[in-house]
Amino acid sequence: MGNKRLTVREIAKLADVSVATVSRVSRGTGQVSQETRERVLRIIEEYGYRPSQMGRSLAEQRHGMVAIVFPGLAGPYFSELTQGFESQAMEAGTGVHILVTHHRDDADDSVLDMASRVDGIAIHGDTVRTETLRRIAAEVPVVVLAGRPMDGVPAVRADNSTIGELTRHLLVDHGYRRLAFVGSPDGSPDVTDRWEAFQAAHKQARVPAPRNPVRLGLQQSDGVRAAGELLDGRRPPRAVVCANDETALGMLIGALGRGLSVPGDVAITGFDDVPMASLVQPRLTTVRQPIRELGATTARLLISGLGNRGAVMDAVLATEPVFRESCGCPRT
Amino acid sequence: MGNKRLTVREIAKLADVSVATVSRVSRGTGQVSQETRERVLRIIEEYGYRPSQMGRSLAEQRHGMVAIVFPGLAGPYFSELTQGFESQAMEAGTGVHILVTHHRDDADDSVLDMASRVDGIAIHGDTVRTETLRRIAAEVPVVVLAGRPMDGVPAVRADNSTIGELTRHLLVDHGYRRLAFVGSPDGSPDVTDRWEAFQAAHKQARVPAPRNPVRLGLQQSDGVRAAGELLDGRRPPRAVVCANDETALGMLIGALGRGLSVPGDVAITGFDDVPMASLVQPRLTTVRQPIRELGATTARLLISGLGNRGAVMDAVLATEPVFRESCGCPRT
DNA sequence: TTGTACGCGTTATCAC
DNA sequence: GTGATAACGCGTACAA
Repeated sequence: MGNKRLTVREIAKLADVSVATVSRVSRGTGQVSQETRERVLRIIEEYGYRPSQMGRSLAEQRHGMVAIVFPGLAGPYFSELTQGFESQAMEAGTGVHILVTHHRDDADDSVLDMASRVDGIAIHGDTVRTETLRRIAAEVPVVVLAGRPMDGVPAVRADNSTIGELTRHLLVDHGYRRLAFVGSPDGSPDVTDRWEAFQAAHKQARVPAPRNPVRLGLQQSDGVRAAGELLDGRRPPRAVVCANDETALGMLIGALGRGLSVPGDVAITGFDDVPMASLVQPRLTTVRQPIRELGATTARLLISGLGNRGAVMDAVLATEPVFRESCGCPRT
Repeated sequence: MGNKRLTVREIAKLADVSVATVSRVSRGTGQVSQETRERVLRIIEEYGYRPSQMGRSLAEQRHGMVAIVFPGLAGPYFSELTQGFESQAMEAGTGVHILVTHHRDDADDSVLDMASRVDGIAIHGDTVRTETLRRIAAEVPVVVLAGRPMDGVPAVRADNSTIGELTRHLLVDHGYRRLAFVGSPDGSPDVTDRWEAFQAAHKQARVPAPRNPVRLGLQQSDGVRAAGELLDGRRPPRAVVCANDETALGMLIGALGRGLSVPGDVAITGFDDVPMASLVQPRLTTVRQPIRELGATTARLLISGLGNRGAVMDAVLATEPVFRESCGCPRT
């Protein structure tokens, strides 16, 4: 194992042909006689020759590879997003490089390094600073995923305003007062949008909104922690609007674990409509977001945009509220 | 944006020096006069020059990049694993390429393609077929992560036998009969080991083990489904040993959602000890696995082993049972 | 200290 | 149908 790989030249010598012919055979391009082709193919097979990617990309001036940058990858959200992205990349014969920043300090360097290894980069939310985004965009095509377009960098995102409908539903249809919002607006553009839609809905319903959101992460464990913060206080909220389903699920688990009734004592809503949302008891009222399609659209935009610039600059995908029982609606 | 990037030659011309000097400056290697260095540095800065990775790796005969291959990335497990892996890779100045197969048919091709883009590959469980693993190992150094060593390919894994202790605890200490196991042994080596340890513990306690495991995936939603299969039947199990925490959590949610008492009606155990395990009510009895260390060890072995072969062949990391309340133990 | 020239592995353009 | 040979961008002996 670990044998040094053979090069075109060596294969050419072994098959007694020129490197050009080996290349033609291995790429299946150009004209090669039946006999020669078979001979070369046999040698290639025998020695397990595979053209070096670095040699190839140097010659072709492309990597056949795009990258997608995430802040982290816990939860089903990123998994779905990746699958949507990869499905389209694959269709275009392009590889996908996943880069996770984990909110590290040197994340920007990693992303800049990526820029010289791929033909295009999709960057999620605000994983990198604006300044870095600009520098990267100067080197390779970039698409912002789940964030706002900027300086000629196109974006693909979901319509977050629908969480306003959910909020209105809680305030008006159910008549709840004292709502809480769980999520850090400074953490991601998506959460910023959702927090703003939450506030806007309050304004429209002429109900005072809470001054601050419960600033926590987007994982289930954060939802459980939020339950601790909100439900153990002396004036617990009547309903909790969570920035995503994971925190809503954590919140639900925390509430039930305290012996509270959901939605009787506290109503809970989420965002995403992940599989678990319809599997828990009570089922989760949420906003359905086409996560997979979000990834797919991003990949298409990125890959097609590699050549022609100035197409779509801001693709906003539609979302829809899904009313189940965790908000207080009867089971249908 | 999208400006074609400058090459060493162009920078050299602009700074009025040779390409060698530019290279020396940008790499910080060799001897360059203070004055020249500053001049070149200024030009590099001004034009935002960054050496092309493909040119560099072609010249250096290395990529400065290793890959880690996963079957999927839902749940906190892969997130932790990745962070451990990346922390070590980073320390060695190596980039990390994450490849997710999603159990696709053409996954093996993707992995083979990776082989010519990186200096080494860590492959999780059995994401690829044995035959493919062999071919890859013939091209680049490979380490199996959470699987068995094979044909000179080293492995890093956790001690799965501890789930036997947990099973014994349920059978002997608590005296439970009719246990069920949730997880697909054919899905991954880890689950195979755990299923076998589960069976072995039964044998040792002279209690008949169930003939078959509940063959489902490793996500929370699978746990909820397992709850449906097991708890709605006419002879529900007294205790359920789940292959990981995610399914155990799903199981717990499913049980509680049915109005059952845990551990009163049914005891539940997991594997991993993820953060949620100690946050739910009742807290989850499980096996603690050093996930992050698993990733870190793999990276170290892979990167150090790039040069010297024949070091560690099978690193088995210790695990420990964590008894909480979901198995029936009193809260301590 | 600096510059020239070659090699890395591949593809593509010409001649033949 | 096939073979030389020139790119591609960089690092680095070797020469100056």
